[in-house]
Amino acid sequence: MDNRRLIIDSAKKLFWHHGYSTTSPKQVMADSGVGQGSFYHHFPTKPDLGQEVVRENGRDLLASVRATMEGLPTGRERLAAFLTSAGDALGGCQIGGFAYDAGVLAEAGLREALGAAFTELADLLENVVREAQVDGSLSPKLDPAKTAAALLAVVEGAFVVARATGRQSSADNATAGALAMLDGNNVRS
Amino acid sequence: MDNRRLIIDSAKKLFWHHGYSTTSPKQVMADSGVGQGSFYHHFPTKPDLGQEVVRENGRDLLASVRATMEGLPTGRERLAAFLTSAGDALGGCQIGGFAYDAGVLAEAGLREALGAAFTELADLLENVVREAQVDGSLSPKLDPAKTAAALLAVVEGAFVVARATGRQSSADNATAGALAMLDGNNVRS
DNA sequence: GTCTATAACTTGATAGAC
DNA sequence: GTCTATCAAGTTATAGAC
Repeated sequence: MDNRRLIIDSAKKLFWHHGYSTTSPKQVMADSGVGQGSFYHHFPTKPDLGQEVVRENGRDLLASVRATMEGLPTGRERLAAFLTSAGDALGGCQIGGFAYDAGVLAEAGLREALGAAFTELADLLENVVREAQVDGSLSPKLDPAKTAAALLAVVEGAFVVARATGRQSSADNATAGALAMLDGNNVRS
Repeated sequence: MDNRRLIIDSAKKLFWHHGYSTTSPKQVMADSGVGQGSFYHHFPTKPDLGQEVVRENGRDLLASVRATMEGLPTGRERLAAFLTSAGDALGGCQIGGFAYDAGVLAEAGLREALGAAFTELADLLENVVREAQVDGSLSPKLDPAKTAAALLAVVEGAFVVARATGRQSSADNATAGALAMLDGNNVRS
């Protein structure tokens, strides 16, 4: 099981920085130090590896968002923490990078894993929006699902624009702008 | 010059739906009906073609955004039109798809063209935000650059999420949510 | 589980004739 | 400008021994 872990860890890193379709099994072998025979024993095809990586990335992302929000008293503060945590945008989102990859969308299992990761994250945010409306830190007039979708899109889009312009400030501006728009709907304002 | 145009038109379509790195010159030749000799005469390398496509897509996108906004009386309505026009999200953004492609970012000229396209779009939106604040349709408290960056990110992120989930509604929710957040900052509300 | 050898195919061109 | 032939390297595996 050790080599299997080494393969997944290398793949997570390489798929993240270099893309799924543009990373070959051979590159994963070289980075992980695992031989070809072992590689294909653990992952008979490349999509098998991709699916495992997307699933782990989804779990990691959800856990890190939860950790970022933990202990904050109001829903609005938890949403603000999510926006702010977008942080290191130039590397890109661990799952967002898969969405524009044709090689990912062509594989049913891979596509499904990706969709599930996004859906879970959107559901989590929607719950936090509802909590914010209950605790009075956010206007009850906002639709929870739509607001959550907008916040998720801002963060994903911030990664896209930052990569395209090569400037981290593009992402920081986007999340700061979204937070200001959200605060315009804060019942305390 | 005719074959050159056929090549560019095919490449625009294929890069859009299938990605830059995952589309080969051979596929462009097959789709356009242009032979190999002619292809490499017009575009000695693949990045040469990519750069031309990104530049044209940037111009097309800017023109279509301007057209969408044209004639609308207030800045806020022009911003709303931009958000709503995100429309057919499943195909993805014509330039957003290039941002996560490692093969694009590795080529200096291609990267520069992509950054320029996003910067021009952000600048256009920033001007509209200022106009909205002048005509009184948007709160003067919002930072124009950050608000414009947020709106651009919402639209780009909406494409990402819609592709990942396979559901157009993911994108529609995001843009609708953003519009509601923006309206919370409308001085008339 | 891991190794080395092999293979069929694709990629991104280049060469030289017309 | 366009054509056909060719090519070295890389991709995604499979085969069979240890």
